[in-house]
Amino acid sequence: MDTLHIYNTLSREKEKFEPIKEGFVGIYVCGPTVYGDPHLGHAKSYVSFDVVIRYLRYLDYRVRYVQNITDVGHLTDDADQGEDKLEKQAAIEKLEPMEIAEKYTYNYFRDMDALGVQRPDISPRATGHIIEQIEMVKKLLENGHAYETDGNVYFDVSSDEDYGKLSGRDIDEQESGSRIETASDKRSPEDFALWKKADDGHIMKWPSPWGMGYPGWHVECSAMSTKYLGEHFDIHGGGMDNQFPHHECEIAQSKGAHNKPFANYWMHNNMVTLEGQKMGKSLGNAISLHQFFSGDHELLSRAWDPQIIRFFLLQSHYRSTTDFSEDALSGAENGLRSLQEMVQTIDQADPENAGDTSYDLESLRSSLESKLNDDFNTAQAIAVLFEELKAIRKDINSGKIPANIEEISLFLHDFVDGVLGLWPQEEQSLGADDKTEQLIELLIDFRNKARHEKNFELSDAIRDRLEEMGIKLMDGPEGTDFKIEN
RNA sequence: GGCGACGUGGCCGAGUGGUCAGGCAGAGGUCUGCAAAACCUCCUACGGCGGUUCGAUCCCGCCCGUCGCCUCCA
Repeated sequence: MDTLHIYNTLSREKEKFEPIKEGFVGIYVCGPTVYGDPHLGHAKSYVSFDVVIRYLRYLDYRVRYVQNITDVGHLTDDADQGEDKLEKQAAIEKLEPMEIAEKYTYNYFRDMDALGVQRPDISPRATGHIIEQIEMVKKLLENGHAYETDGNVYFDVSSDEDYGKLSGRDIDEQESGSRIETASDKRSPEDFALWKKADDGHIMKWPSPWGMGYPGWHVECSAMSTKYLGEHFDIHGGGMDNQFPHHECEIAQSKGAHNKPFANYWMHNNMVTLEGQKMGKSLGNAISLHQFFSGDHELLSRAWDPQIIRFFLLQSHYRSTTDFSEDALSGAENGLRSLQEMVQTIDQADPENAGDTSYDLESLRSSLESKLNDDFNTAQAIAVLFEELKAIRKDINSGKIPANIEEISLFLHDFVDGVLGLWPQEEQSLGADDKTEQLIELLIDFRNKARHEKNFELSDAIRDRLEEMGIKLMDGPEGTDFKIEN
């Protein structure tokens, strides 16, 4: 595709992307509820949207990326009588709810940073926007979309004829399913809470026109997206599990409060599964990212570099489920290393020795762009990279460095680093400073001397001992090269 | 029960009405003192049964299986 197309959950089709304001994109993505460490499922979501943001910027859009931090308001079971998740975790850890929020917010960014996920431009906290949420509830009451009963305010779903459109639900049929328990003071079972009255035991509560209470689950995203992106903006994203009811409710609230369309494009990433089961905090089968990075989990045999996780996720499409296994991760690791070695070979090729023939960079560029233009198909873009970079490396290895090697290298920085975030990491991490390198060179010299004297016992011993230390020697026609591995 | 999605070679995973994904693993070969790397070649799959079609993995129907949402969740 020659222009960006995005699969829009609203229409169930890929649509040509046209921003509201030429050259600018406002995007909101549902962020985490900070009462536990982020896990692989969060990684899938935020790595996916990270590439979306990076690619939009690569296309020269000015992007404002807003992703909330939910530090209040989500409940453990039934919306009407549950316990705040943060409060519950606070009780377990014997901390203030806000300590829980801070702790897990830090952990969230720590792990996302490790994955190379660029930070949002704005990370608004729900508790920092209580006033905005109250204002929104007021507007909904004024507009006749909500009603108050004894300190609780509910959204009147029957007042919104589009309710159910995003998730493809028919409200009338929903009722017959009747797994929804009707709270005594709701007019209709599918009405959802905008503001809840807090009982005495509730710690996180605020004064409001309806008495002491706390916001319902969905208002925060409507209030904060409106505040930072406007009443009508371009893209709203999140996990598929939030499609209903969360996003449906957001749409109903925002449209009801402003009498305007809300987000134009709705993007939903699919789930990560573990042995075929959805990985989720509440299911207790989630492996946290920190556990991946440290290897400290009974299902893991070793630690996994964050970049491997990132590459693993980008090898599948964001709208497909990703089934996790260590075998798959291990395959991803080898693939990533091989891709990065190609990138490095190209990046380090000496332009001084370039030949007369140019590589068709425009063709590579347009081919990669066409893959990402097709609803961010990172899996195909990566396949193109493998094929094309292999061809370039082949030329370099056979001494035919393309004349435009510098442009190729610049482009790879833009794309492999800038868009995919998969640039090879610095090798110095092991401490390969100048002295170390000189020592390795010295050993290589001695080893090659031994080889010339056909003393292979000694030369192989040097090679083996170095390999034990993670230093790999490779004999080529131009001499011996070495590589330091973790 | 309602709504939705998926089922691709040893593994992961794109995609398409008629050549080819790609990666990992594996096999053979070139090169090399050996090894590694690199390069070449091979492994040619689309849950089952029908239908549409000159032709279907891709379209339609049914069946089987798996999963998601309908409750907080990325």
